[in-house]
Amino acid sequence: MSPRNEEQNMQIKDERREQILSAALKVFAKKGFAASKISDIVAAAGVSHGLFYHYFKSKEEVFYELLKQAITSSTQAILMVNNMPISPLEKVRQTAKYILGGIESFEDSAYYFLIVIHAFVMDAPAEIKALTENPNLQIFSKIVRDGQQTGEFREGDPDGMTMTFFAAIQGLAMYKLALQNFQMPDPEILVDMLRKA
Amino acid sequence: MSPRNEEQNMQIKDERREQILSAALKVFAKKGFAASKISDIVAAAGVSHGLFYHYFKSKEEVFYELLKQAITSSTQAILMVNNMPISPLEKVRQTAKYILGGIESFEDSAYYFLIVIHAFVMDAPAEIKALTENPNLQIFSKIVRDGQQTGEFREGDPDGMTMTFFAAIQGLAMYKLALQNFQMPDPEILVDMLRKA
DNA sequence: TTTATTATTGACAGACGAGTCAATCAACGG
DNA sequence: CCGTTGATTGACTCGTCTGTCAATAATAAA
Repeated sequence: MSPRNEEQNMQIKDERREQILSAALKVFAKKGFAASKISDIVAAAGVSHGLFYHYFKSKEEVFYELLKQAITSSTQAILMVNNMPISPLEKVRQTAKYILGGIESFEDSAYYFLIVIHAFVMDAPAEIKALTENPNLQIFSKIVRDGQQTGEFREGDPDGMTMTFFAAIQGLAMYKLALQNFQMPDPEILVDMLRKA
Repeated sequence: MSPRNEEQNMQIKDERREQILSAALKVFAKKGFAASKISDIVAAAGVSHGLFYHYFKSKEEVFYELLKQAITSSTQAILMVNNMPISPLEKVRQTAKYILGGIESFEDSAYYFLIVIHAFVMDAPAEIKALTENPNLQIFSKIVRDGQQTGEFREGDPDGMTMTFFAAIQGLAMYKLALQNFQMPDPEILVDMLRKA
């Protein structure tokens, strides 16, 4: 009855989707949403123009999808660090090392940070802006409060401190992808933003 | 001979140019270069489509112009602080207070920072990238080295520390314009990135 | 080998936006 | 009040990009 069995079709579908998403991640990160053409993405993915629309409804849908991936993957990373049996200071240190290391080695995380940046500066509908208000910040904010209680961290608004921490990381990710030969700084600099003097 | 005298024409010319540039600054900051339409800019400026091209050669030219303004104005600010007869630590503190204050109060500086961000993530020709490698960083890097010699600042690569400092500021400017009700943090957080523990 | 089903292609339509240009308006010197 | 000059306008052109669609290729079951 069926020419290819369902399982095989699923596998092809997943592969192609992944192929297109991976190419789109790099293109969007480099050029931003508006400047990225479908032709750029399909060329990078090595598929035809029509196939893009076979797997995705629109350019927007792909961007949303990548943005969601960016949020969830970074949330998982934070959760992992947060569940370690270590002090708040050490949690922050591990977070900084982990993220900066990922960006330094040009893993996908570097591109994901750029996607988030583009989403931020995109004049997007509220739907997208809502995605950027991820739970990471709340988890991290809690870590900061804990660190303030143990006396490891400086006084001040935990949310503001959290935002500044991630602002620095996003800025560094931007530099990394924009400037060739940019070397990521010592993660300890970020730790010291929060540490008590 | 001349219907309007030269002086008056010059004045009108300057006014219109300024009007268009000011509108373009906000539009570019909010939407980025590619997503900004001429119709957005002229609507914000309250002039006609044709007049835009009477005063500027292209959309690109306006963006370049704004980017150059962003660089020169920030360079002047840094130079001003650098010439004060104060310690390196205090120079950094003044810089942080000055910049964060400007962004907080939604002066043009906030929008200029966004322009620089867009230039960074724009996949622009080398010509533009070159503009973003401004002398600010060298001046600030010198301040950091001085502070390391006096023992006020932590050890480490001065350039990396400088980049991280400005990365944080650019990230914060991004948050400020993207998120309503975002309040800028205490500038002292930025100072502590550099200060010796 | 045939057939059914789905992946895959590229030509096409429709929309939209940058930049042009001929026409109009405004203002001042004469 | 007239004429000249330059500011100002908006309709138009032309290229490009997104999304559609009918046709083709591939593959595994029958």
